[in-house]
Amino acid sequence: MEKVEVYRNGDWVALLSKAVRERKLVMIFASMEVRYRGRSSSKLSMGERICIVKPDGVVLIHRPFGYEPVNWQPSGSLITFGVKDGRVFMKSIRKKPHEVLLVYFDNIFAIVVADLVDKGVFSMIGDEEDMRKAIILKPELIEEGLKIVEFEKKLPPGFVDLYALDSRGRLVIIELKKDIAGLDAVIQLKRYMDYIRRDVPDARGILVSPRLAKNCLETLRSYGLEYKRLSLEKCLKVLEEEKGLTRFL
Amino acid sequence: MEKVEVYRNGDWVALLSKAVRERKLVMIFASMEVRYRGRSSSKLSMGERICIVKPDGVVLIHRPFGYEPVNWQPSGSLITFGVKDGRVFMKSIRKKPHEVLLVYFDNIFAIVVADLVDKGVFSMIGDEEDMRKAIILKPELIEEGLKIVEFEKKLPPGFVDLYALDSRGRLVIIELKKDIAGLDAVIQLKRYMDYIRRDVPDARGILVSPRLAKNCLETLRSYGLEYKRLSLEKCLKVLEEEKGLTRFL
DNA sequence: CGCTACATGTCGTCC
DNA sequence: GGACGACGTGTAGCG
Repeated sequence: MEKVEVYRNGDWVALLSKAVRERKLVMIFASMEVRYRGRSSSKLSMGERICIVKPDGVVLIHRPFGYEPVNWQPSGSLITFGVKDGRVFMKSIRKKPHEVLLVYFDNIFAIVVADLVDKGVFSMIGDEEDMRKAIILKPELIEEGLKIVEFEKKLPPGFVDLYALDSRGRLVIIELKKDIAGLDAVIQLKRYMDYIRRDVPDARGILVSPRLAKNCLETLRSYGLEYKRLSLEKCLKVLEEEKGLTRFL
Repeated sequence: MEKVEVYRNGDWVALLSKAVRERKLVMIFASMEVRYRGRSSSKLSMGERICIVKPDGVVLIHRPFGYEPVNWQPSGSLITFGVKDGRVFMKSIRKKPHEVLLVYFDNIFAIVVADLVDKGVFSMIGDEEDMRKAIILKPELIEEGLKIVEFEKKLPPGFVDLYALDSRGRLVIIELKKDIAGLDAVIQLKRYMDYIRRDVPDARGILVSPRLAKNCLETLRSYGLEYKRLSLEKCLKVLEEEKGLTRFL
């Protein structure tokens, strides 16, 4: 039994059913027609594509171009194969929301069945979470004398990223963006502030991000809010230093 | 020359370089290690996966589970192959933002090279656009006496889905959601209203969607905004009827 | 399971 | 090229 098996002909339905039942990774190189019905409806006329079926029920139809699958079904979908009017088809059903994906194969060039084992560990550095961690470790990244009081705090208008007190004891609300902050971020912060300033009129609101979209600074200022530039790299460096420290402890 | 060619051994770098240069679709079944550096950074330790390279420069690394590629590079990335320390590697570079994807192959089980032609037409029915079309055709879907004045109108805070006048001549701003409308939708509408009510204090704001998330109705009301339930199906029916009509004309 | 916010989101579209 | 919003967004985290 090879890691990767290739079939150029055979009883397709039997072959595919067996491969899926045995939880193999299946790739079908073929000309096909695709229909989807569920949250919306779509139709893709005949063309040569790849249909990928993963052991966990994921289905991906990839055209020979583009990043996104043109049609798909997420993990957990129920997959069956059959023949109708002399054509092999695949049906994949998702329970909730109820969605059906139908693939009609016309000319199957090859089917590749693989049995891959992947226990690799994926780790990512540099998301908003890391930015928050760095600021909690070293609030001076924002300004001297800042003390973080709480984070991810739920308020009626939504979640506040960081809740702090400045050197003069004033409440500070911090909204983080790991990327360019746009109007949406400004407005998000303003909403928190509108709510908080009813009780704490002198509360400060600071938007923190590597960059601010054009015209946003004026809007921010007009709302009586502040901006603090902070790059992801600087945050990562702080985390790295901290790691270095803890290694000593 | 077959549609789909399979290689089990050979000069991998030469083979891969040629296939990519000739704008073929390439799939590499192998154990690999992946590193990404750009907007964030990630590391994926050794494991068996598929690396897909499309003719347009798209790169997708798919694990044997999950809907999403664990690592990727979008269309237009520059792809090269090489050997380092006896291991074949692939480097894919995106210009802006600058991002680098590095794949180190350990054990290559098979490489599949395909030359797919896909001129199929993809069409979708039942998106927000269809909802808007239906309401423009039949404003009674929202309420009697409504007249649509404009759609997709640009305002400083963003785009307004529909701009209308009610039976009493008051300005009505309509925000559409094809799915459950959540807090974000409520806030989006409020943003427009804050802007518009400065000039037209009695303007009405209506959020239209098949369903509203819990607790959102109160928030909506507190902002002096309204809600109108409207299903996608009803909209599609209206469009279908209209199509029937135009067929007669 | 519903709700919320993030994402290397990607993608179209308008300016 | 930047800004903005939709997407069958998917996914993780929390109640």
